Amino acid sequence: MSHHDLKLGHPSCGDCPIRHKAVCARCESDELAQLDAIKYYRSFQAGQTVIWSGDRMDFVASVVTGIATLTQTMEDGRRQMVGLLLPADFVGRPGRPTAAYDVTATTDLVMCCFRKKPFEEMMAATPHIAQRLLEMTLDELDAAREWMLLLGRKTAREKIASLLAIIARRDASLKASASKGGVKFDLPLTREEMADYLGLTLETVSRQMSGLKRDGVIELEGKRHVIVGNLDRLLEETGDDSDGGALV
Amino acid sequence: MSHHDLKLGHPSCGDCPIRHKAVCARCESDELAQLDAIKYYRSFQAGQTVIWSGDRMDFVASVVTGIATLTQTMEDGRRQMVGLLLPADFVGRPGRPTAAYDVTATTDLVMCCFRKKPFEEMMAATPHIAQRLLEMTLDELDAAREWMLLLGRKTAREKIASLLAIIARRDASLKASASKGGVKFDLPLTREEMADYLGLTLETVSRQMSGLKRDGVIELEGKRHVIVGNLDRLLEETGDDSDGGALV
DNA sequence: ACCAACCGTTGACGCAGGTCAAGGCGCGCG
DNA sequence: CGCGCGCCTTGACCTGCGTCAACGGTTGGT
Repeated sequence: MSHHDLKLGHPSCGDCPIRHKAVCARCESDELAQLDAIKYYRSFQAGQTVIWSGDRMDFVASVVTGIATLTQTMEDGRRQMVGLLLPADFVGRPGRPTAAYDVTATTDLVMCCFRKKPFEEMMAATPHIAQRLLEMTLDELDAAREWMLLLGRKTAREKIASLLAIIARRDASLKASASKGGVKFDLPLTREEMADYLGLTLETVSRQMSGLKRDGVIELEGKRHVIVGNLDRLLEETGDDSDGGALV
Repeated sequence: MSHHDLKLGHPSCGDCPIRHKAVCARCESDELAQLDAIKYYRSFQAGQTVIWSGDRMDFVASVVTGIATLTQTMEDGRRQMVGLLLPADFVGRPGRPTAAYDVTATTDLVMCCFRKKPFEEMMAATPHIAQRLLEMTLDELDAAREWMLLLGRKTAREKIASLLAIIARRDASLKASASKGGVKFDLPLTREEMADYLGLTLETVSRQMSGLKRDGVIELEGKRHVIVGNLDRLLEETGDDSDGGALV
């Protein structure tokens, strides 16, 4: 909890990496200027807690770079991750005074925060923001429901494969790296975080990772770097509909 | 699939039971009139399918009375319920052409449907609708995340208790029936539907119901009627924070 | 009246994944 | 350099829940 929670300056929205994907995606330049007036950047080190569930939260924010997680904890310590926040994702709920989940930086993290009160006022006055937020929330709801299927019905191996597939796909689309079939990436999560995400124990995660490696579905370089030789092979292991990426 | 899918007339919004909770909650009377022009009622029998995942869907809708479910199915038949739709809940996603989930009526069901195209146009022009939909979607997202904790981390007994608690609470608040401690209600779901909701098998559901009964947490009258003598006792079994209903 | 379909319960058994425990690797720090 | 610590792996064992199977009650159709 050392105070490495820097408040940074005021980079302009023009060259913001998430300009066209975040809540502000549809804003016109005058609207951006308004947002600019109520925004500030904060950055966090990997492992730092952004906010605890139940704490007063007087901002909402977009993830600019890095990855954060939303987790819920039961009294006896059982933990379940309920959201993985990637760049452009939105944190916080307009109209709610406190945080509903623990928010933690799993990598170094930069967030673009908006003071809540003025943000709420802007939302009421600026349909572009509310529209975009609705769209993003609907996407998150879909993702949450897909995750419910995973948590409720998939086997440990399918869970791991699904998580790897999600990360692989994101990296593939992001970096346009994959030469049809060969994808490599670094896992942004520890085994324990993976376990919390998947509703497993870290031992089971470790065993299943070893299993997928033994069966040639993935290769490992060190603990974190994953090489997927054949993405289709990995997708088969997820238990999902095999149509994978339609040819559209 | 017999054709008991009646299209009903055009009851007025004025005396609609969900008038103040559904997407239209914030609409002024002129806006209601517009909605009225694009709406139609449909009713379904218990057990009927409203729409299959992947089917073209040219309406969105509110549940007026009855209960519907959203479920996802894997190729091999594993099923997970991902949403329970109660009166006032919204079905369908503006901007998406097909249904993402199977929608099924678990009780007799009446829905207020809006033709999708004009509804989308209205949404763009009527902030009241988009605002309300955002609010409802955020609530659903919260519910989905709570459900993720249940699916990922709770034991079978805790899952059953949580489901009963949700239904008990809803009925208690709805009917203001409970004289501090005594709640009774009919389960709107079969054992199999409960299993699909909770990520269990129907046998496990049955056993845990018997277990809760044996331990005096609930009483059963027939298969479906549940009597909760001591709600706090039930809440203890859910594994959730014990603060239950705060004294505010 | 009978039968079939549906829903629910219960028992016996097996296994996937949790639990407990030991140990390995890499890294920063005294 | 050696030590401790965080992260990961692996093994042995245990158990909660799934699977398979039998059976009872209720309802509706012929």
